[in-house]
Amino acid sequence: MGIYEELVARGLIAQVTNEDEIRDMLNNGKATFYIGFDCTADSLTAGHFMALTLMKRLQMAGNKPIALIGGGTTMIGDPSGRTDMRKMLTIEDINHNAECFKRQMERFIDFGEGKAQMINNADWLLKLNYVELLREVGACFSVNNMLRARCYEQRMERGLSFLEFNYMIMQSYDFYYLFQHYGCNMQFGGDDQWSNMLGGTELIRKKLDKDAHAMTITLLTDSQGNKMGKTAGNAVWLDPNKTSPYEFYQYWRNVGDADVMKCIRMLTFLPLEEIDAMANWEGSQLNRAKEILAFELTKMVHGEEEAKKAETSAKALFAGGGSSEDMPTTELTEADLTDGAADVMTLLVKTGLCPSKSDARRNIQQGGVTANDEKLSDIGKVFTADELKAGVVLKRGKKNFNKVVLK
RNA sequence: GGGGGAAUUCCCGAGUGGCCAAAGGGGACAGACUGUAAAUCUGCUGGCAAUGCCUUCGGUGGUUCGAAUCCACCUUCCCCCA
Repeated sequence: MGIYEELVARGLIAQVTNEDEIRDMLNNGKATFYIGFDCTADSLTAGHFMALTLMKRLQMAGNKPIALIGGGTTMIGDPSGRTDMRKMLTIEDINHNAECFKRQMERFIDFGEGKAQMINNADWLLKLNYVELLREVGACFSVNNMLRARCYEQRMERGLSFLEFNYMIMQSYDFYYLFQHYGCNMQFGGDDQWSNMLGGTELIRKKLDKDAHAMTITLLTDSQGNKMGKTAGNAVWLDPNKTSPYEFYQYWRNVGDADVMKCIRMLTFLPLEEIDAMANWEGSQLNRAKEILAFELTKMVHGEEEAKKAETSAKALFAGGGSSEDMPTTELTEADLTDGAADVMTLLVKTGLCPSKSDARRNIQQGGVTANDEKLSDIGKVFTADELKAGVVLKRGKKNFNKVVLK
């Protein structure tokens, strides 16, 4: 089985420009492909993760990846699939973000000599001359067609600025540029990028009369059709300072039953036979599959050691019993005490378990808070210095906990 | 350039002088049920030294005993005409 067939079997491929040619190129290691990453934040997210794994899979099959950092395109902002205009970022922010991306990517992709490249499109986009570009490239685009593109659809109602309208042209130009200067013959991206990517292949055809290819990756959505990789509207980051390995592990440990196998298939590197063997698991047996998923992904992103820690913490906490050493801990000093003691509500806020005392009160009143596994009902509960020295494990809800220790 | 409309709490959206910390829905959070799942049901959803006080209805001023609500100016967005 070639790599292309494997991608199909994993359900990773959404759309392709020419299946036969792409299959041939990928299976025989003839592809030099790029995936663009716009640096809109200072860390990659779980959403980017799938693109990174795809790069890795194809690299392992002998193809050459180009990670294109969107230092230039981020200046414009991709309107695809968005209802609002993105916040404009400063050059400093973009450069900072690009640096962060770079460091994270190096964990996944081997950028060794001749194996892969990382390029920033700021290198050519920022130098473009407006009139020249209009004549050279602008003439190849039909506004009528662009307006029909699915990626602008949602913006037709709320308004689309001319700035953002040009995003497609910039992305197309990238492909055109990489095709000529880096021998890049293929572009991959999320399925929401399809129209932008076709813009590139069209441009190459019109300007150079050559064929280039595009392929999109299935968007990872849950059974409800929501994009995965977000909790409460916040992204799940790959940066351990923004999303701790434990939180990262928990995110995947908690995916819905209907989504586990899909995630394992699409995101992990487990052999397909192994995955197929799990395919008929059901009910509570799926918990095992979720553990595998969470462990595998955490291992890839944060390393095996962190993955093990996260797993142990999780087991200690949920399977009951002992407190784990890796439990998030808040250290107090005498200065944090009032009259040699501390009350729960203050502690809940200090540990970050609750955003405010009002919220802390609510949680206690609703029976959602335990201290050392005992349910609290008194909002005025006070812990003495001795109790705190021994350590108090506070828990809000089922999944949020923190150990408070007085030094 | 001319004319019309809009901005409300995390989001959508009601409210058009006091009864408004602001309906309803969504989401989030907590509880029950479970398998750290889903569905369902219940509670809850600005803050605090808490039968009260403070901050919040795009911004700044003003009218008024009292303003999310009225007036003026400003900002941003949308629609129609050019």
